[in-house]
Amino acid sequence: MTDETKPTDFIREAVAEDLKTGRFNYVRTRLPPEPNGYLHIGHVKAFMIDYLIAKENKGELILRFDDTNPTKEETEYVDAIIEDARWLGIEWVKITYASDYFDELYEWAKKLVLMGKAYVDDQSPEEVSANRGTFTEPGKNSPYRDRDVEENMDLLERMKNGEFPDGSRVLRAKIDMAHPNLNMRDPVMYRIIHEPPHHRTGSKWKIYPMYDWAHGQNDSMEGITHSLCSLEYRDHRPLYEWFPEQLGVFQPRQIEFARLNLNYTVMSKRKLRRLVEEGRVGGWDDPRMPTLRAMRRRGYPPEAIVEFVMRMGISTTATSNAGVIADIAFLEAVVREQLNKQSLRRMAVLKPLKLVIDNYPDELVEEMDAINNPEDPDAGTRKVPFSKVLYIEQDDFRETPPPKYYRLFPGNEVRLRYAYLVKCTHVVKNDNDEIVEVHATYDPATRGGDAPDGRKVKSTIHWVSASHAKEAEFRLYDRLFTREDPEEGEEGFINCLNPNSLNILNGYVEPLLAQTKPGDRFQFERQGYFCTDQDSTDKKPVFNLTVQLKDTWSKIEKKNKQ
RNA sequence: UGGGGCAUGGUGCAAUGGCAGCACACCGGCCUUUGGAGCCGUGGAUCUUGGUUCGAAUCCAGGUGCCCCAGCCA
Repeated sequence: MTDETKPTDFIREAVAEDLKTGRFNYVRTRLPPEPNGYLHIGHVKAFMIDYLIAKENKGELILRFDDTNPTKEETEYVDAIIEDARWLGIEWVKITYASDYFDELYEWAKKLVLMGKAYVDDQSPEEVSANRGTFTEPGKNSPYRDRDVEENMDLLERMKNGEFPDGSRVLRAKIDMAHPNLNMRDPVMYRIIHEPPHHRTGSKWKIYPMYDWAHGQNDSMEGITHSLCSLEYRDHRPLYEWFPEQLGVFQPRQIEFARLNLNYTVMSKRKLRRLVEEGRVGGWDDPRMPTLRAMRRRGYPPEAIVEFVMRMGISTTATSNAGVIADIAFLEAVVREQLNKQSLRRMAVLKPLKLVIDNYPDELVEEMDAINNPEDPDAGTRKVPFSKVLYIEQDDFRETPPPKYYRLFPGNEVRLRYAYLVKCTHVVKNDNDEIVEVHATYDPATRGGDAPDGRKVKSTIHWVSASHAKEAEFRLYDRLFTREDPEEGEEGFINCLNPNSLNILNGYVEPLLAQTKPGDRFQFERQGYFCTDQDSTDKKPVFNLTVQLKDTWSKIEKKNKQ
């Protein structure tokens, strides 16, 4: 990365400043996912920021699972998160768990109790809530707030030992019940949870730390210098700083930034889960989902996702509850940009229409040379069989052409890519007046696609040889929702599901594609980028549409209709 | 309503007191054996009012709008 393209933003500036002033003499960041769901595109921003800030400063990144609540977390998600993060290319020096520090954290809590800075509160959850006050009214001190240290120590120990039922008591920091920032009104540090067992510590613990207590202290214990998080934690920063101050331990710096979201999709775990559970999509890896596993299956290259997120930039813009909302069109543009450079070109006919070259010899088969990737000469060429009966795309023929239509129609000559110039002579229809065959004649002198007399055609169309082609299934995806902001309203997102978000087509691909394996990516010429799906069989490969090629004709057509 | 945060073309991000720029989208053109890619170009923005200043997107004051916080979630 050159100096000119070196990204700069308020976080990188802050980190550089900290190094310069000596506040820190190294950089260590942490990635703190809670293992309670699959990673989606929104997570990538935080992941990349943490990773790159560390990397750019020759520092370290620690992947630390924030597993402080056994009622929500599962090992299954730990594995999935690691897999997805690796796929993105993120590297860490070690994997840790908040639960690794439960013992030490408990010692620190006792220290706070001994200092008179924390107390066991016997109020019910309802009472705690009622006494917290409101935005405009201060809270009320708990009647148990001034318990003496011995009693607090005893009660805390017994909480830990499981002597009390869930919800009966909590450990709270003693700060200020009248504080204008609600997070400072004696925040809960530990709550009692007997069941279920924790995914790592089993039944050892009956009390579990809250986020505010665990996260910041874990940062401190791990020597994290910069704890980068999303905007909604801004109000927690005073508390984040209060604990280490009291404890006299290493003080990391928290910096907040705006989260990333995409339009035309939903990102909340609960809503995504509903889509899966109600069968609106095929699963968490359905290519229409915004999860990383779905994007992987759809064929998005990880580099493109990373590039997209980086180009979006970092800011503190807070104009929606979802953070910054990126236009899906921008993501697609970046994906196209990557794929254009990398993808092997192939020919595939999604909606077949038979084209018969009447003056082509019945039994002749010619091997045509086709370029694998015009953007990459090293990709070489391949042979594609050509014969008398072909399939072309239904969209590439019109009996009566609209204005500006350059493709095949009676009397018009077009080029069959890498093959010949052909001129349409007539069509054959069935009893329902539907076109079943298009007939044409070819010019034998134009083999390869160029006319010796120098005449030009306005269009080149793709094709496959009917007797050589391989049958294939194509899954065409469109945005999952019809509205830019489907999150609006509780039921709203279900009501604006796009009924055409999946369109399955059966057609043909050139014979070379018989050997494709899941994960292979191609550009099907003039159509889009596709990725071989895991549902493929030897008999019939399945291709997912990653993203369409830009389609100027469809714009013209749309305008024609207006 | 108390506290915290944010306002720059349609969207996202720059400009750190000195000509408001970049990307995507949109529109027009060139080129093309992908109506792809590439290339060229047009239009369009500093929330508002006042102040400081030779000069303000930037600094100050007021206003307006939007986002977050009243979990024993993270």
